[in-house]
Amino acid sequence: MSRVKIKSALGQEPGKEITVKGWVRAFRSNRFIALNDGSTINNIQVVINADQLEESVLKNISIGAALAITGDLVASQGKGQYVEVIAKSIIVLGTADPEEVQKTILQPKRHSLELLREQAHLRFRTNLFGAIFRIRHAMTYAIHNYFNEKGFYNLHTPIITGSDAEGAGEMFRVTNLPLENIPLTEEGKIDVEQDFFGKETNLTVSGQLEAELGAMALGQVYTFGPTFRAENSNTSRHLAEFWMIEPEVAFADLKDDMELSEDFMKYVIQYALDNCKDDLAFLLQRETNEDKQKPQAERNELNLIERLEFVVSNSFERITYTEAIEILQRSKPYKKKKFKFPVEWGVDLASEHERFLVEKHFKKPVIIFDYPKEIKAFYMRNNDDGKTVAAMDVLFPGIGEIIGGSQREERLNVLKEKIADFNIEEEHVWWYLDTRKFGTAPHAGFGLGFERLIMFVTGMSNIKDVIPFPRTPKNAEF
RNA sequence: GCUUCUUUAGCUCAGCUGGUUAGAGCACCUGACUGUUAAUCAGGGGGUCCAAGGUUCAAGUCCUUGAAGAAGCGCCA
Repeated sequence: MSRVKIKSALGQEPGKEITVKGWVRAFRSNRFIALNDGSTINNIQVVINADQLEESVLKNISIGAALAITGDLVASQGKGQYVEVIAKSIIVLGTADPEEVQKTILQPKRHSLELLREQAHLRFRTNLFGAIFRIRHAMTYAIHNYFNEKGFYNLHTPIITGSDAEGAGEMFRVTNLPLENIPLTEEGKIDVEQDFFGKETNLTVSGQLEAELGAMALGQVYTFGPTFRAENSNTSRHLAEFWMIEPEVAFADLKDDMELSEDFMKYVIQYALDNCKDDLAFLLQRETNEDKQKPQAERNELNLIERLEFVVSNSFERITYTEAIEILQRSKPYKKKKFKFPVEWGVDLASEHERFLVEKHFKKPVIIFDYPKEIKAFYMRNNDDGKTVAAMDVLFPGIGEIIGGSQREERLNVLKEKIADFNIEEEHVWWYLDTRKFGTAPHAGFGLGFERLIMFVTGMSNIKDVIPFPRTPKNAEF
């Protein structure tokens, strides 16, 4: 008999014989097995008659074991569930020694997120991480769906890149030179000509420059792939390896870019609300329980579902960088000298300033645009005021910067000046400049940190808990 | 990279101004249990007190250095 997934079995009317396969989550009273197969957060209850089972089988029904069970789906006599399976046959596919299980996070009790991270290979078996990674999948699907519906093409930009011009951060060097005997030139520098690619190569920090090349022919493209930063960042919002979504649109300006980012975010969050109800309900309950332990001031004003619905149903606030500075300078914390970092035109906004604007002042997602050109990247389009560039950041409550984007500088002469100002050699970006030589046109795009989106949707507060195997400084286990 | 905090049983933690054999709850093991769902009841086992060095008659406890983890900051997505 072929296997029925538990998600499907739980939705069926009682009356027929089925086979389910999964892992034991609980075994109570020598009679009730809670079985989970990952198809849903919900377990199916299997009722057994211990007298009719062989001793060896009964002995091996323990938490963590994998079972195949055939039996009749019936209406449950107990309270917690609508249907249950009365087992006729039980096959133990894989045992799990309780003494060993006890040393792992499979033991049935509450575990700290830190311990779960140390056993990331097993944390999928928990309700929490099952929910998170089902939602992560749903969001991946929603993103491809959104762009496909809007006529974007998914573009696979290289992971190993010879481009070092983006300036988005420290990069991981890619080489197959012998590390114990690195060939040097006469000047004593690394002889990159002997390396695999004959030049210096790194893991990509962004697919944007390549995405622009695609957009300038295909019209609308997006990337969705792994991205690497060798920054020694020790925070709950940074990873050395993360996934980024980067749409790039020809014939679009900054306003179009902001509209795209808002429409996109609302679509994918609505998708989660519509398609991840069980998992979100679990995460909501978890957050509510956690909040009860906290002092009033640290509790969430809106609960998880309310926050998601709030984003979907309210427009994002849009202010210029200049307006943001003015608001901050008129604010109470500024006047009481509560800010650690200076607030004046020309300086980059610190986390404390962004949090004030998003969480205290506007209490909704905020898009800040038209930043001073000195604090932004070379490819961003100069505004006519001579001081700012057409850049925008989307800030989310509890997360901070979730999207960074801009209209790109499409004027060849201006771009060449900017490249010179940033001390980038033209020969390194000759291919990028070519798009400005042959049929240049206004275009814009943004980068979204996928894990930061998942943090917002799940309510998790550490980015290491929304990616299966986090890569961070001093940690590349699994 | 910086600041603060943490590291004691499988897990979460307690362990006072240094003092005899280091404790609790949960988990685990053994037994009981045919309507449980954080199952329950009785009994039992379980420790390199993160590492190295130091102070002291005596260190889980004090000092120094290091490692790992967390929160916050910087860099960003």
